[in-house]
Amino acid sequence: MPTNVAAARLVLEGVKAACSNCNLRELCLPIGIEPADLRKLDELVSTRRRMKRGDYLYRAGQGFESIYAIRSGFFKTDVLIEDGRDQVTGFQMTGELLGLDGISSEVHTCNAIALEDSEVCAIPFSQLEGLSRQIHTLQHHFHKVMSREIVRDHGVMMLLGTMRAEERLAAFLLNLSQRFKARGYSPAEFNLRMSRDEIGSYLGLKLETVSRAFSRFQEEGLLSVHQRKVRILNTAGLRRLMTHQRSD
Amino acid sequence: MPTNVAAARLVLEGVKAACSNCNLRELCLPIGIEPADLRKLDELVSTRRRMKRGDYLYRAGQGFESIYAIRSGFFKTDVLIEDGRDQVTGFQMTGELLGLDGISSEVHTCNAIALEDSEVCAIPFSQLEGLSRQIHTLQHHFHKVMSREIVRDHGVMMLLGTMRAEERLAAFLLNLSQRFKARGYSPAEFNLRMSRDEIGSYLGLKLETVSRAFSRFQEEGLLSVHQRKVRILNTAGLRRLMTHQRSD
DNA sequence: CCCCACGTTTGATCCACGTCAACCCTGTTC
DNA sequence: GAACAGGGTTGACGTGGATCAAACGTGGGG
Repeated sequence: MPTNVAAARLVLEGVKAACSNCNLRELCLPIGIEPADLRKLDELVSTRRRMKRGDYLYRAGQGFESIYAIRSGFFKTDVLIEDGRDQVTGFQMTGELLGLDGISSEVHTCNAIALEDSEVCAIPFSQLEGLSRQIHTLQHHFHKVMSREIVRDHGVMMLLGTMRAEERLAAFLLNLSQRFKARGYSPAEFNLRMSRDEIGSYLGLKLETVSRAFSRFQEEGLLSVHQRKVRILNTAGLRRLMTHQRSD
Repeated sequence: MPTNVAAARLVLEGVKAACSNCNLRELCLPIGIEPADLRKLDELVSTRRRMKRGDYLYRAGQGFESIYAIRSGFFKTDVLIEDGRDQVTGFQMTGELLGLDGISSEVHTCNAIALEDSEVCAIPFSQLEGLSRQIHTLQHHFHKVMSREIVRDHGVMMLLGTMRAEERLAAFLLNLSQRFKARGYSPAEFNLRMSRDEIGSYLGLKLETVSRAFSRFQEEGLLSVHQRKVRILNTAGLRRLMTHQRSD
């Protein structure tokens, strides 16, 4: 585990939040921002919040004030309706933003829950709007992030609307893999932070179906699974499976 | 292939658009903008584009430059992947914005197709960013619109992930009804602009299933359907059906 | 007016996934 | 180290919606 360079760097960081010396700035909001402007951003992103596994970052119905950048850790967001149904709408990892759903009505519309001990930077939204009126690149980057979220959601709609169980799981794993890779972790071997049930909720499947799909992938030599430890053995095979031709 | 697109561009005639005297400004971007600022917006939203049923407003892969406000008409957006599968990601009507997905990568990620003769206002995006740096309320309103799109997508994910066929159709019809109502049309009686197949694609169902659900609703006296003409007879009943308790 | 094309409806059958239930792991508590 | 809890796996069976197929409008064109 100390093989993990990114994690090791995190531990060396001071407590004071500062985008200017955050090693995530290539992934997070400050992308492409001038050093001078970065200092202004530092003032804005002044509070960090440490959270334990299971803690709620915010809840549906709560007033919206800030968006959050994940400095370390892993989250899920979910929506639930009166009759008890719920749906995991996303899993978020280091460098990603949480809370964008709250802008529309000044109220959070989903729950955000830490799936492991985590740390986030709170970014007061009205101040972010203020600063992005001054800093062109910040404004544009923020718009890109929101748009990317919309595109991502369309991908999930595609998945839920047209794919079968194994295709969904393959797509999910490849997506995770690619995001770990982008953060300097192994794309082939990683620990799932979520339960079979949570994966199922995200993919529109029951946990038994998720479990069976995992077993099947293992039988076919596409990956090995032990509990939440996954090692991808055949990326191409997974990709092929995901894009498998249907009998149209 | 660009026959449609080229044709549509030709129609990009110099019809003078003007938000300030557009009767949609309560629904569209200019919400809550001062008269003085509204004039600046007028300059920005200078080109209208007239489209016929079936025309593409933009295609996946095309470069992104503008977002579009629907002045009149009805659109669908869809994504498709290599293996032939496609998914309708949304239906858009008067006053709604199209093209937000393109911001993230400067390229449109879906197709936008007119489902009836329509007219849109093109809004060059870089200019919109410029103006929203000057006009707070425009900036904030734009952020709200993007956020609302994200919330809407979460609703669709919920629908696709947890609801059964009849619940999905009920949710879909109630949503349409409510949007027609917001535009001053009858919430109880309207014409569907899309085929059973397109509804099915949006709801993650086959057209036969959509058709059967319509028939069932009619048998139960919830609505009457003739072709694409729908009249809702029992809104409460539909709502009850949508939120029906599952055997948990 | 008839014909053709295309979207829609309806019926019969099939199958992927849900449901229910038993059992198994692994980690934790006393 | 026995007992327990919570997640995960596996099997047997049921079912909602897909698939296949046929017939039915409706509207446009000759």
